[in-house]
Amino acid sequence: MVLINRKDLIDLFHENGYKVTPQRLAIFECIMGRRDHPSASEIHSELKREYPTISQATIYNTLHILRDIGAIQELGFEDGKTRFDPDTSIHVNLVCTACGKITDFTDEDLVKAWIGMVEKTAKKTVGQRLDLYYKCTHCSRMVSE
Amino acid sequence: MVLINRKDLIDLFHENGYKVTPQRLAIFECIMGRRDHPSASEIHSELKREYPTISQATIYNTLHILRDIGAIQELGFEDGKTRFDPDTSIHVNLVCTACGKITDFTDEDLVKAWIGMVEKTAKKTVGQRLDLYYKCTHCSRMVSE
DNA sequence: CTCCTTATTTGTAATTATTCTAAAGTAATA
DNA sequence: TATTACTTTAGAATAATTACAAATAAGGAG
Repeated sequence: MVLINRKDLIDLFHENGYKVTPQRLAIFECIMGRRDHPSASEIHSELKREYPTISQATIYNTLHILRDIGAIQELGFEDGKTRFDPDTSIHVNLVCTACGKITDFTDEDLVKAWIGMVEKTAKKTVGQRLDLYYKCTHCSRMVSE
Repeated sequence: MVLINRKDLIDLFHENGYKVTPQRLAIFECIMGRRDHPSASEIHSELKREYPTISQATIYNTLHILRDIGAIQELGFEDGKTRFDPDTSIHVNLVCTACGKITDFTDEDLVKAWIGMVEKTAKKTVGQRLDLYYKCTHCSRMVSE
């Protein structure tokens, strides 16, 4: 699990020539604070309480910057929504195909095999995404009832 | 590499209570025929030559059915587009982050580690997605020039 | 083979996530 | 503190996907 703290984030912004604004910090801390890989609109809804005038454009702009500087991982889904994960390390996203709940999972053997595979491809990696799709116990119950 | 042939697909449709139509077969064969994980609109454009009146709704409807019966894998991306892979086995999608080109890659050790990881999670898997993001040689050249 | 029922296709409108734009605001530097 | 460029904002524009109702066709019964 690789999670960036506030100070490192501020440094990252400066290193990359971006200014530090309260909105940018709040957006990152929103993603860090919740463990559920929120979408842009979920982040917007949550932050409107603290910043009533925060706009969608700021949310999207900041999310793209955070992705570009490697502070978060962006996960596009088939429902058209994109969700954001503050853990940029090699890990598995356990995704319930019914309710959409996402849980992170790390497995050392898999990480080793992944790194080995990357070496075999001889590619300069800029990121990865490992999803496991399943039905969570709650959603399995729903169907069988 | 798990690729379904035409006869198996027809059986799959019948087993799942779906009718077999020329459009459905053509859409599947379009995805099978090209090796580039096309998007819905790319499939639509290609098939309009053979079926000038084919509608977007049919494309989307069929793609969702193909996904539901396990004939294809659906890959949502951050740019809002969804692309379709006729290989539903455990394999890596090598994705160029600049031009979007996708190449499939299979690594036996990684497959073993993945299966082991799935057992550890004790989840009933319904699918998976393994993406490796990189810049292809062509796009790397573009940047350095 | 023909008819009938029902699923499917079609064309278009509606929806929704994301991007664009230009004016107003603010972080960072001197 | 003043300046300047970057950032935020609000709202319009864009583009992928979905919804809908009428027309069409697959597949089973006779």
